[in-house]
Amino acid sequence: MIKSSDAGPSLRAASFGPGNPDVVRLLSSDERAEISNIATIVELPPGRVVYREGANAQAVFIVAEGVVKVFRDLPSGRRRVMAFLFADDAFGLAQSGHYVYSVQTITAVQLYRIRVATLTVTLRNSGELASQFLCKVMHELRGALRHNVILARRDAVGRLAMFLLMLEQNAPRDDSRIALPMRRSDIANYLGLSQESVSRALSRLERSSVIAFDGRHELRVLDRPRFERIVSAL
Amino acid sequence: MIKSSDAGPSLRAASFGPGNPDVVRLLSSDERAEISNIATIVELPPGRVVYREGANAQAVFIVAEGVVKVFRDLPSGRRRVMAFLFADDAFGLAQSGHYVYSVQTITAVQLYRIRVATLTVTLRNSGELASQFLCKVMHELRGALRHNVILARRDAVGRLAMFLLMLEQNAPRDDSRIALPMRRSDIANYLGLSQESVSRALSRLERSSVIAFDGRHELRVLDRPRFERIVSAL
DNA sequence: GTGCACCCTTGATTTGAATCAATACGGCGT
DNA sequence: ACGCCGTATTGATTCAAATCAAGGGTGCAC
Repeated sequence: MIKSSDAGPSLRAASFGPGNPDVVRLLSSDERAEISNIATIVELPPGRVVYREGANAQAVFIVAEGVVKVFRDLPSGRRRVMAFLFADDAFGLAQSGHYVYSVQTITAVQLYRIRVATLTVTLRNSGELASQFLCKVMHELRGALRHNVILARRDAVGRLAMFLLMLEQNAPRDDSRIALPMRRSDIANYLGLSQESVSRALSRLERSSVIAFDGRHELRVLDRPRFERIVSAL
Repeated sequence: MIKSSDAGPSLRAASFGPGNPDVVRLLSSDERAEISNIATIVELPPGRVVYREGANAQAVFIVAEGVVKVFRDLPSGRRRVMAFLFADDAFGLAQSGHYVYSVQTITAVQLYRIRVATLTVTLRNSGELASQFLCKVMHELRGALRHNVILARRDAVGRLAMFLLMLEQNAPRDDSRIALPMRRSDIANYLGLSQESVSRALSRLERSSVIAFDGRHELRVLDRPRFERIVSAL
């Protein structure tokens, strides 16, 4: 549900100026309206491919609702998951004529779809708007760097803990639970681990009462201090 | 002095529209002149800290000449190197009031220094210029994603090979040599390996005649096909 | 030239995740 | 309720990189 004051797409990011330490939703109502004018809304069920790597890049997307994964399949059959994207995240932008990665929905999603040509013109005409997108891409860059930090850790449990923290921050909920909508294998491909190691790491976290599962795709952190300690045990 | 067509900073990146598959230098002469007006030039010797993580972000930098590393020190004393930057790369942009990472020179460098406040205004006033910076940040995002792919590999030799290929592409030279200006420990911290593993992997590449060293900080690829095969053995 | 500090390489052992393999769970259709 | 299939967990073994530890090289200061 989107309230009218929230109509149109927004972008989650931190601005670079001082005084805005936190992640905020960029774009003024006017800007949202402007983007709305050039966007169409797309609804997709879970597991649907939005586009494939190598396809002509015709549109850029902003997530309104739901979760998608960005990935690439390697010759060996392995798959690298580069990112999970949530509401107010953008994708399809980081290419040059063709999409570099494939994107598939995990949950049911609602997307804003904007033609690249249109967006390009709009951004060139508005330094204000282009600056906001700049912020957003920088935010995604920070996310990728954070992903790097996760990948550079060598302990599976630590990687999992950082991943859970990331989920919590990116897709906050009213109850203090964390949703794990993706499959274990997606998590494994994101963290650079085998599926079995993901399972084992989660089991260990559960057995040591740091987290507790509520079904396979939902959990909560029981022992926050210990959790934080694992996250920052670098 | 400097020919006007070459004056001022430029940015290496791939544009997102079709027809421009390759990495190009963005910014027209006019745009370079405009940036030059708001930039000062800084020269630094090797090993100098440009700024530290957490410091107030007052300026953005563009590398004119030389190599710098972007890194973060962890409580444990470990260090994560997030990136090596070369001519026409920008840094200091991906923050929110404070710098998120530290930056240190590896070789002697020449930098363009631009005050954040000034740049912000300039970008807001020119959608054209902001779009170019958007391209550049997207380029850096792609670089970070590529780094992710490297980190997700589990074999040390494969990571090294990808790293060497990256160096070759980012800092091309007339002779077909690759410069390794950074220390082994920097490479290790970038690749998520121990210093010893980097040494061993390089030794193995040399022993199997895939590469040959010309001193410790310069090498060339002897067996290109085998090299490529190692790189893409994913 | 000598000594020293720092960086790099090499060797022996340990450790933790990948892999191979089998079993358990959960959702869904009938 | 039952059986089925994709997904998830658990166990045994293997393997590669980290770690621990010891030398070797290089450049710089004196």
